[in-house]
Amino acid sequence: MKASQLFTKTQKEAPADEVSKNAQLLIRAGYVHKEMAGVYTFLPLGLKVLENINQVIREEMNAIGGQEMKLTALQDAEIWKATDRWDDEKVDVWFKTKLKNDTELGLAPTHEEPLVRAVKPYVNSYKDLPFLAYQIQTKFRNEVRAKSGVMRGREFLMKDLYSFARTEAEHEELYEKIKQAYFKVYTRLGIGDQTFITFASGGMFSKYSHEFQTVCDAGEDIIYLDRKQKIAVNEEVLDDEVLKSLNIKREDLEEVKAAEVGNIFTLKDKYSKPLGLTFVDENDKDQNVLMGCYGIGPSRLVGVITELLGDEKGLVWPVNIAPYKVYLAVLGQDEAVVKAANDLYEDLQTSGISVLYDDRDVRPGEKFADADLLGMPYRIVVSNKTLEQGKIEVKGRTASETDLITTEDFKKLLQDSAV
RNA sequence: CGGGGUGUGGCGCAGCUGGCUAGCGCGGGCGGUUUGGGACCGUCAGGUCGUAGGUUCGAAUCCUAUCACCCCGACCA
Repeated sequence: MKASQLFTKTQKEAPADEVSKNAQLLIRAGYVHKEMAGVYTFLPLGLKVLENINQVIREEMNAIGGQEMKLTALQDAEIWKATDRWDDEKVDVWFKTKLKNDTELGLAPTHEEPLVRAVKPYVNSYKDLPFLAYQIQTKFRNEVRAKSGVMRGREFLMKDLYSFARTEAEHEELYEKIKQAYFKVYTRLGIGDQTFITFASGGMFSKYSHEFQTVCDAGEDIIYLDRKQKIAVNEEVLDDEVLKSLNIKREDLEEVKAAEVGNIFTLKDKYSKPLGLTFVDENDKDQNVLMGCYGIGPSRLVGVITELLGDEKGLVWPVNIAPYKVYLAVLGQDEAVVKAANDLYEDLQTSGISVLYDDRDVRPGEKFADADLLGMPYRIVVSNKTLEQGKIEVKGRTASETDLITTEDFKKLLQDSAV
């Protein structure tokens, strides 16, 4: 992509009404546009990040046998009444609307009910189980107060996976497998070291659940972390009984702020029972399917990663999710230099390396500032200086020094850094 | 939902206390000088001041209502 063609531009100043670092940087860099409180449009660069995150998640879910589908955003009230989750007293984040004929509809804040109904026709016998189904979908939640930029919105993207098992043992096995897949996701997204499985409240689903919490000052949760055991407890459930059950000691715990980047629940028959999702077992007996649900918020992750990795100069993207691997800046308009840069742009792309090519006729300082703000993992400079040496100048986004190396060496470097 | 704050060109702000031709910076157009860390000079365009009422000869400035946004708290599948 040529920077001269990209319709978004960077801004020096952040909007006054955004306080969170993620919103400030993402808006300044032209990754997102705020539509209204808690509602953000993803612009081309932002969408690339979001899609890259989705792809990582998708690959890990597929790897454990997840089958992707896509449920609807519009919801039929009837199915939610069956589980007593339509009433505003029970679920207070509903956005509700109506058909022309006054039939009530809702915008899905989560998807257990419609999913159960959708899979029901296909689940009859024990032979049809187990399986995992998931989607990456927009969720709508009428939060009383949106905040923290893209980290807590009223409209946001969520990957939600659901497990369907015959027995508790089978459910446990799936649950564990999915938990491991989640760790892989966070590692690939570059926040694995700061992300901890956290014992938490089960909310409306059950007494307890597991959250994945990324240690981050902008987070909304307080967790108590045992770094040695790599396990944490959310303050909302911290008591002696819980500590004992997890075999951790209070004095080993460190209090930290964290952002929830995933939450997994054991549902048992909470939804299958009222909605009649049953199967016939080997002994001809009807049984309720045992479910679990597992969420990750890709749009929130964009914010968390920004909060965690962004610095005073701008965004910093891990190689795996950066919109482009390389920010190529050509300095000056000398014919030979421009030609060398054009050739390099073609060469890198042919080698499968995505490049944002800053071909604009602006001063070097502006290109460097934009390179930092936009946060691509590598910045390459082509100028008279580098041309004389027959090399290219390479700088990692967070590095303080530049290196003069050959194009071939750079390609090798990128290969080695791929996770 | 309780408390606090803010709405003035695309963005950041001044002007409002003590009413009466709406100003600055960034960004944008044009011309020129520049070219390794957001350059400089000149010039031009762009707002009727969130919205609706009211007071007044006269309102961005005062009053009322309303909408939106932000922060703290409560809430959070």
